[in-house]
Amino acid sequence: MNINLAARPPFNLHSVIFSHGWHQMEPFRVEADGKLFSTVTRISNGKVIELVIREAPGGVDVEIADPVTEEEQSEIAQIVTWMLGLDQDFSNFYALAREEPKLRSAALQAKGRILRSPNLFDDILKTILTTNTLWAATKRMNKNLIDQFGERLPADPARHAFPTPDRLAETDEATLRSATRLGYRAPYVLSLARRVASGEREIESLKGCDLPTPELRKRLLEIKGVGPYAAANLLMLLGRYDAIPVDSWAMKMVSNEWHNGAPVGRAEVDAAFSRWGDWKGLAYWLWEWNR
DNA sequence: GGTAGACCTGGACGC
DNA sequence: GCGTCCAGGTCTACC
Repeated sequence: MNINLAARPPFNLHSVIFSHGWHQMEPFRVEADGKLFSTVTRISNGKVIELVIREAPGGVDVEIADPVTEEEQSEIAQIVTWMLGLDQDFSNFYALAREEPKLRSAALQAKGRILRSPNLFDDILKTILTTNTLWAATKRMNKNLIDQFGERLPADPARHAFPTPDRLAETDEATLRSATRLGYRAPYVLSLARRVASGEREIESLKGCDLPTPELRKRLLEIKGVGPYAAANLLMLLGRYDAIPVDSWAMKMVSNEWHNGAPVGRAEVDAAFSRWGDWKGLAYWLWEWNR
């Protein structure tokens, strides 16, 4: 079964997939040098499916191995549209970026869309896994989480969907720590999963909400394990580009670019991109740094 | 509001 | 092979 989805032009699947490190995190999988992209997800009726995505004229083709109902097709279309930001409009950003040599390639290659997971829950957990650790450990924790708690893809039991809040809520902290090596992050992950599973906390509606960015940031900061860096990262994933996810790498890059290697802090990183206003997070993200 | 110390893992390094 | 040090954000307690 194939579903064709249109994207707001300009669109480049390769630029979305490689927009950040998420493509290296299971259940995402990239093949054929970025021409083929797939993920495994669990849709609302409980069915676990693989979505194989290819660029097509005007958008993407989504291939699903099994027959799907009209209702399922509609849900899959929504999931893929969200994951790839097919409906996002970057024309204002590109108009500015064309005037900046360090961002010109962003406009030429239709960069700007940032790869998202099917659910915001998944992206919050993955973001927590990126904090205070090395990338290799983040990938390992994510893989452990999926292997231990993700539902299997019936056609290929080696592949799993990202764990649902319900499934994670069933476990306990000690099991989570030992099975996934999450360390001190385990209680944060468990707390969020339990609150979402119980209905105490609703997070998926934040995806399309029209809250002002400061209020949305406040909501994200209420989640244990989400601090300033993680909140800014999540705001980018939510399509809000007026915050910079300042981490140690950002400070190092800004130091090299504008301060001759002298130590800098959050304020200097913000100041470096302040002229980009509502697009400063994206300008930072796509900047071609002096190495 | 700002700061210090603890949290936890795994890689790098020295012995 | 073992022990030690360090990097990486966030939380909590304290001022």
